[in-house]
Amino acid sequence: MNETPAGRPTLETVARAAGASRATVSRVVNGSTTVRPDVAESIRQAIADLGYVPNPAARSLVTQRTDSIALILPESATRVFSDDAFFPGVIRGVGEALEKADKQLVLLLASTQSSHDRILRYVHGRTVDGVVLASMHGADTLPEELRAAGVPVVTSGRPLGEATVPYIDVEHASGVKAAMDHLIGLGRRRIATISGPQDMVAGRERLAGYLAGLEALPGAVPLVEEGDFMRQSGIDAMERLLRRDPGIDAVFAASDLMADGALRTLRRLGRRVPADVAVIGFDDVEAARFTDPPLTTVHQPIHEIGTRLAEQILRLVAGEEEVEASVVLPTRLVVRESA
Amino acid sequence: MNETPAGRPTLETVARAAGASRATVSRVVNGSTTVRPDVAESIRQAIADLGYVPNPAARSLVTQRTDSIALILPESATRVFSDDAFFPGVIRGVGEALEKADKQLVLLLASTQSSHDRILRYVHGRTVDGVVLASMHGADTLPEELRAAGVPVVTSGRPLGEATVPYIDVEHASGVKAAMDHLIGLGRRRIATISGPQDMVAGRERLAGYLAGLEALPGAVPLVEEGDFMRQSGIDAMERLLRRDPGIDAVFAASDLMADGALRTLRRLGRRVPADVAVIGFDDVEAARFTDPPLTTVHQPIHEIGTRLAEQILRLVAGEEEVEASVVLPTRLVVRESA
DNA sequence: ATCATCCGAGAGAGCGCTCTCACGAGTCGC
DNA sequence: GCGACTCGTGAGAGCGCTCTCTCGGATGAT
Repeated sequence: MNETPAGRPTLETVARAAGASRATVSRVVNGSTTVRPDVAESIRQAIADLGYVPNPAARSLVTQRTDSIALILPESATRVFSDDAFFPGVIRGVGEALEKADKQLVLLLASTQSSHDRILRYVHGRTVDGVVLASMHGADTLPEELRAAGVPVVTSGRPLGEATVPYIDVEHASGVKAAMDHLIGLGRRRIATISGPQDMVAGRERLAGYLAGLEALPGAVPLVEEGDFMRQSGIDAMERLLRRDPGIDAVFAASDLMADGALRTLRRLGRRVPADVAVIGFDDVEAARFTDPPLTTVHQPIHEIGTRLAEQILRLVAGEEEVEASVVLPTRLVVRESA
Repeated sequence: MNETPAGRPTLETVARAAGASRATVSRVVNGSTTVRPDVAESIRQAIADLGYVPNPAARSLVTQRTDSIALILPESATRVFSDDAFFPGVIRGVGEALEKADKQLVLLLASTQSSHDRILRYVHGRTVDGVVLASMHGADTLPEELRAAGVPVVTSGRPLGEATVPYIDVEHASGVKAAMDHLIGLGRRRIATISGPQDMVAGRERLAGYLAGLEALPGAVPLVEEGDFMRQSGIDAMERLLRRDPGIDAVFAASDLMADGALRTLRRLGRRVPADVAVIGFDDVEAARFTDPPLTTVHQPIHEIGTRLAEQILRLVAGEEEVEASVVLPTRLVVRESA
């Protein structure tokens, strides 16, 4: 008398079908080697026949693991999400690495400030084993709160102030320095910059790189206008820059998008690039190859940032002790035609 | 003698602290109204004191719900993920709407074809209550397989062939028709198109719109070069088009990125836009406002596509019967300077 | 005062899984 | 040939929650 298994098959169903115990089936499912080959084989057969798939909720309940990792994009990050290619690139990197490790990616887009509590609640519920945080603003208390909650965290970008959680970042300053050296080597002497927001580490460090680079030019005065990494702010900042000093012969923009904006303003105001004004960006997003002229820029390994974030959080989740407090990836200047 | 609660507080812990039973605490947590106000209050107090957060795994185990929705981006979609602004925009829309409903967004990026099985396994495991699928290619068997697995599914974009699952799409053809009419109204007579891939509905329908629009021009012959929606393909297709017919006075590109590529080729070959050649794109991504000249394009409500996808899947998951088999959102022509 | 009614709250089963522990059978040493 | 091991397997507890069922007590009708 075959009992028709009502819904999805469970371990029990498989066990009965294979004439083994639940424990042994579990062993096979989880790849234990202590099961007699022929028994294992018949269990595998039963699993295939019945189309058995383990119930992750039941498993999580006992293992206290969920095999999923949250990627949190705070409001400040979602703002640039659909324009900038940075976060999509990072997400891809994270997703890819997690897929290899057979972990799930839970995306937490904090669209409003009120999401903050929701995120905390969510993480406290231990629905995820760890958190990758795209922390952007210095004032962000989330990393610390998460750490306090006892959840493994790794952030993208060094936090402002003291770093209390491991992070992945890139060599902002040295990359910018290389750009500045390139500009100076080209004979440029009036080098301005369109900086990023100064409440983000990326904004600050790229500005620091600009200032450091300028020191190679005795007597040169810094010429800074701040943007928000997006295109429109580059357009506007370039206008201000030119108004302040029409004799600018080079500009370093802290993002490719702003560099593109600057290119646009320069063209509109009749400046030739790079003949009159050389332009260098930062990021090396896909679009940088298609600006007019193609953008010389500081390349940062966006995809690798993602894979490294995933790698580190996986190690933390696995309980490894020797996880670096920080990983700083190299940047390099990609010379195209704008400088 | 206070027992120090070892790890996270459970329902039991709260129950003891509040002097109630597990069942009653559960009632309060889940907002049942049949609890005496003072009892409910003391339970709420205990919950706050202990920092109790329900364990979702335990809850899922009994409710058979997970309160999370998967967003699957097949390999073909991840390819354009970091360049095109379409998917990031959709993700934002979906994420936002799901957040409002207090559901989680699980992102499944299928980076390789082998991910197919993994996705199926995952969905079979019922780790998610429903699936939003960015189905792109006609050959994609995933929608059908998911439906067969008994999981609620809604796809972004009408599938090629018979639609077996509900979908959200936009009025491709009529939007393109409006673009064509605009071009013709401008007096253009040699109108070419850079089409999208013909194994995608979006590609096909936009081409159909072009062909339909051309009929208003007696004797006009279609002039089509195919691209893949990305920038480089627009650059290349435009070259081919010009080689085939140097007298082209307008071109409709099936994506903004390809339109931008076309703009680039036209500029390089000394054509003025829109004086010599008018250009219209499709999508109205952020970058369209910043091309040179600013791109006239067919706007599609990217963000709304996302929110609608979320809305529909939530209704399906909730077991509603009267869910539309399709929702087709309007498009409209946004006239800027390129045409 | 008696009984039916109703409402708030507790007891307890059970969701599907993992994992410890115990057990029986075979192997080995002396 | 007997105790000491080893090794594969099964029994059973228990993860934290929901939900049904039951029950005690208060209420209202008669």
